Amino acid sequence: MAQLQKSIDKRTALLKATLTLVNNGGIQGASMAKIAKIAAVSPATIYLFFQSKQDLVSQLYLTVKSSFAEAAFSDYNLQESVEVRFKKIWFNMAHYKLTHREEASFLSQCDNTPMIDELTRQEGLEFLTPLFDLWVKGKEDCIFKDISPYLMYAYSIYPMAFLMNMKNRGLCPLDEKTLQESFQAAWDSIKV
Amino acid sequence: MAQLQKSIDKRTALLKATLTLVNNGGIQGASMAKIAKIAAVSPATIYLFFQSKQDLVSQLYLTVKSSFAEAAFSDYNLQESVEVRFKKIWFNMAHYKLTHREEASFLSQCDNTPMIDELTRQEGLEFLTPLFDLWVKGKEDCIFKDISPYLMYAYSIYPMAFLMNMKNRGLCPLDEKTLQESFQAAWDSIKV
DNA sequence: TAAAAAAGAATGAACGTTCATAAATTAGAT
DNA sequence: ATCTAATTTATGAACGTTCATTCTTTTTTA
Repeated sequence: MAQLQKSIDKRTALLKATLTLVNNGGIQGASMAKIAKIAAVSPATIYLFFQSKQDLVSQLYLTVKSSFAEAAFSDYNLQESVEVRFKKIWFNMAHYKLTHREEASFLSQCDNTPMIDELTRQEGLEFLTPLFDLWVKGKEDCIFKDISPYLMYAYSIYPMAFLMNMKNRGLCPLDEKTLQESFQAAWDSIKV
Repeated sequence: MAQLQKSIDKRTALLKATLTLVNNGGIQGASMAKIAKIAAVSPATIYLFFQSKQDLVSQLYLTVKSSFAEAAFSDYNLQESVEVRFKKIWFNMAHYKLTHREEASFLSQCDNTPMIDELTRQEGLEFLTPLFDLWVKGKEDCIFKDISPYLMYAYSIYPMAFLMNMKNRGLCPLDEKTLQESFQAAWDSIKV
């Protein structure tokens, strides 16, 4: 079935084109016409794979979020201590954001756009379940403060997005030293 | 000169209309036609006050950022200790964001839009100079970690935006207890 | 009555989406 | 294998809107 493969390739090309375009002009800057041109298909062809622009963006969101989570938990090992597990996840996330600039920036943009509905966003969050479970465990063990997961996320994960943003604008270097300081700040903010 | 006052009122109405519209539909959702309608003027009239939509949004950005900074430093007193000063600023900011939901959400959106250029953004940042000065002083006194202001901001200020976002979506309450925990996390992340 | 301010209608461009057709592929019959 | 008919897949043009902005005319002010 070479035909099936061609379809998959086209779908992938469309997602990739969207990712690229959103990256240099925002979601509104990624018009269906431009997406089609970059993916080398007709605008009409997009609608053979996606119901609408919103569907296209949502599917891309879930795809990218999934790959982000996969990277975050790539070497996840339930045998290890809470501290080690959190540190691994944190640096995996940082590494992903550093090596997948477009994907990271896209996910950031998705946090604010009305293009992605609450349901899809919820679906995306579920990829991070192991992290939330870890926080629960860490609280039980009195390693983490007894605060809501929203606070945990806001202070230990979310700041990475800001730093990435600054780095991409050429305002703040993210070398190894800065990364270590950043992790320390994240850890200090949630550790008991 | 009642005429001058009328002009000022019209300008204010246009800024206010933009703020409202951006709040329920993003910057792209705030079309010049809608802004004009809400401000009860003709679309053409907008261009008597602003060169373009980008100019309108930029001026609104600077206006709001300025009022945010004014609130943040309202009871600022150089005689007080670094700790007290930081705490005051932090809670002032939190209070502003809680009582000026539209303004806070608008500023959040401005962080990511390409509509506001780097120069304007820089201009907006300068309103926060007293905070940056405080950080320098705090570092000299070994109260704060010796890390870049970007890290300081990312971990002690930026998380508020996330929590506001969650609160506005009805996902995370921001009561007094949560606020105190949040400040503690901010403080722990940057204190030496 | 002259000048300034504001209006509404109009402009061309761009948007997401659809439609009627054309190309490509498949399936069946020879 | 080869031809043909049916079916899928893809297309470019076109649709109706909406956009930011401008032009000409009308209203208001001095």
